[in-house]
Amino acid sequence: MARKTGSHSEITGPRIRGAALKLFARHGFAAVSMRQIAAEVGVQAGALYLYTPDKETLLFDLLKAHMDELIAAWEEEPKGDGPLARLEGFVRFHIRFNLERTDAVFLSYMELRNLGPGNFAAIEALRRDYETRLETILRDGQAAGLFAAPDTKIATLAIIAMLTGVNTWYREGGRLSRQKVGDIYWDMVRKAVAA
Amino acid sequence: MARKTGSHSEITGPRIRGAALKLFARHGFAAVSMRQIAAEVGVQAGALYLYTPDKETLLFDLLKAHMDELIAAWEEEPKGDGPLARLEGFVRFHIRFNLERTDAVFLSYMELRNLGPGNFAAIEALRRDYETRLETILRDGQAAGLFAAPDTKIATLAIIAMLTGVNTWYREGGRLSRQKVGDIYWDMVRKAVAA
DNA sequence: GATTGTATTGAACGCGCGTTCAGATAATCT
DNA sequence: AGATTATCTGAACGCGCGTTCAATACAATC
Repeated sequence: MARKTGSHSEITGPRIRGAALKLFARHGFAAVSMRQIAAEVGVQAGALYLYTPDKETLLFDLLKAHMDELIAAWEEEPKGDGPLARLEGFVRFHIRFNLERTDAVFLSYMELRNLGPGNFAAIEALRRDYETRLETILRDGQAAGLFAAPDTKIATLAIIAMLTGVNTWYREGGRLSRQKVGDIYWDMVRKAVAA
Repeated sequence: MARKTGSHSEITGPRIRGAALKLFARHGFAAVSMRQIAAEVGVQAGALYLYTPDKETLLFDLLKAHMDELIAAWEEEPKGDGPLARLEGFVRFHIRFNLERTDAVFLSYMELRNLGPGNFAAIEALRRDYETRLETILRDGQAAGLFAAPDTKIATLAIIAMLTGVNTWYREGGRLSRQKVGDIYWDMVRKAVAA
C-alpha cells in the first residue's frame, strides 16, 4: 500500500499543521505524539517527516506563522486619526484577531518553553515587535497630552495581558457579543491611560 | 542498600513537592518524568510512590495547595476601609503574592488541562472563589457610586489577567521595585473602573 | 503502456516512560 | 539484644515515544 487516490502534498501539508495546532493547543506539545497527529490526518507517522524535519520545528512553524499573520493583519488594519482612535483600533483589533485563533494564541503563550534557544529568540523578537506598535501609540498620546499612563512600557504589557485574557473566558453564543466585549474593554483601557 | 542516614518522610515529602513544582513549571507537566523528580530529590523513582499515588495527583496537590494558600492569605490580609481602599489592597496583594510564587502561578495557568475532570473542577471552583472576592469589591463600589465599570464580571477577569501578567515580565533587580510596580498597576486599575 | 517521480506505508531502531514490588537497611520500640 | 516498623533501592513490567528507511503504489509524462 502507499498513496491513496487523490492525495497531494498541497493538501497533506496544511492538514498536518492544522491537526498539530489543534492537538498541541488541546493537550500540550509534550503530551501529543507524532502518531496522534498522523492519525488525525489519516496517514502513518513516517509521512509527517515529508513535511517537517522534526517535532520541534513543526511547533516553531506554527508559532512563527501565527506571529507573522498577527503583525501583518495589524499592518493592514485601517489606522485611526490620532492616538486615541489608534488605541481604540488596537484594542478592538487585538480582541477580534485573537478570538478568531484561540488555538494559536494559546500555543503562543504556553509552549514557548519547548523551543530551543534560537527558535525561542525568533518568536520573542516578533512578540516584542508587536508590543512596540502599541507602545508607540501610547507614547504618541502621552506626548500629545492625551494619555497619562504612569509608565508606557508597563501600560503596554498590562493592556496586552488584559486583552489576551478575553480568550480564557469568551464563549461563542454567551452573554456578550464580540462587539459588546470590544466596547467594554475599550472603555476600561481608555480610562486606564486617560490624562 | 536502602534508607540513608537521617532520611525521614517529613523531609522527603516536601522535597518531592518542591522538586516537582520547580520542574513542572520549568518544563511542563508532560515533559517531566518521575525519574527526573526523583533525581532532583536524590532518591530512586519508586520512592516517590510512598508520597503520591500517581503523577497526576502530585500535580493536583500542588495546584490545590497553591489555591488554598492564595485564598487563605487574602483572608488574612488587613481589609481597607471602603471599596476604594479594598480594591487597592487587592491589587497590591495579588501582585505581591504572585511574585513570591512564580512557579505555582505558572503551573496554575498552564497545567490545568492535565487534570482529570474531577480534579479540574475542584481547582476551577477555588479560582472562581478567589475571583468572586474581587467582584464583590467592584459591585460594592459600583453600588456606592464610586466605580463605573461597564460590567463588573468582565472587569474582574480583566483586572486579574492584567495583574497576573506582571509575572511574565518582572525580574528581581530590574528597573522597577515591587512597590513601584504596585503603584503603577494601582493607578491604572483605579482609573479603569473609576466613576 | 512503459517509465519516471512523488507520496506514502509499515516495520524497525534504541530509549525512556509510569508504575509495581520483593528485598534490604536504618531507626525505633520492647 | 532482638523484633518491628518505616523508608528506600533496584530491577522489572509492558508500552509508546521520535525518527529512519527500504519497499511500494499511485499519478503524470512520454
